[in-house]
Amino acid sequence: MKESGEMYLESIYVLCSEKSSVRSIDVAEHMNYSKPSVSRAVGLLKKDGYIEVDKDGYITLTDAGKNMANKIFERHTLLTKMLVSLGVPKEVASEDACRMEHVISEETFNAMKKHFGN
Amino acid sequence: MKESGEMYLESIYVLCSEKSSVRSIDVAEHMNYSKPSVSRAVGLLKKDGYIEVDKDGYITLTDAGKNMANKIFERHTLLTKMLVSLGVPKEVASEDACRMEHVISEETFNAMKKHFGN
DNA sequence: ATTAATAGTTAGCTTCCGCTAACCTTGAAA
DNA sequence: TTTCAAGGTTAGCGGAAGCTAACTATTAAT
Repeated sequence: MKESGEMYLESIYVLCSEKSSVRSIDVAEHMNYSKPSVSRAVGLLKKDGYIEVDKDGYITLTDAGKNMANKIFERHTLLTKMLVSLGVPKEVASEDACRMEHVISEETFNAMKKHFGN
Repeated sequence: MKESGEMYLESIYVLCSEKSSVRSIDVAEHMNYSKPSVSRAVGLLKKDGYIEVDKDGYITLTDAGKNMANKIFERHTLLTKMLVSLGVPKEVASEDACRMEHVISEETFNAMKKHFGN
């Protein structure tokens, strides 16, 4: 799973928790990407078994997709929390977390959880 | 300055502090990259005014290069320190720091410095 | 003087991941 | 019924950054 794939997956995850149905167009608007970019990415996520797309274009996460998205989102949440608790403004913290979430190891994640997690 | 450029610059910086002279070949060995990859990267860093390369291929950092490299190295050091102080093994901490150092904002860096810096 | 190793460059391939332009379907509105 | 908007796909461009193969140039050894 590449960083860009993780971003798409996370977006789908967030959109799924916000609205009852999610299509490529929603992802495109959410990420501010073009339809073709999303079309390709969605095709890859589907090919790799992270999402399913029905005949009307509605996207759902598979179990693998949920696991992965959850993992990324957890990282995002924890990183944001950590940065905020260090005094970084929420907005900036979230942006930084968004970039950091893809590059930290399991070990670092666990260590952060121990100190800043619930 | 792209992430890959930062990596090359940081390597040059580290090598400069370790040995009296630095050439492309040293960078290639240090980063485990091919000579052509380094050749191109060095050309770009030179074009952008971060390094100078003399007729024998010896590389030196310009003031701009030193500033930039220093900034990145400071981030690396601080991030490693922070992670280690959270209980991450030094080796892993350094690897993670190496990826995080390119994506954190000034604000996050300063906040971390306040809590984990000297 | 010839040979061989070292360092660097050139050409060109590959993958990733954005983009635009243009096209196909489908369903609702005029 | 024709028309048009919405959603999605296809084709193909462009830049970044890695690679190999093969060349050049310089230096050192036989």
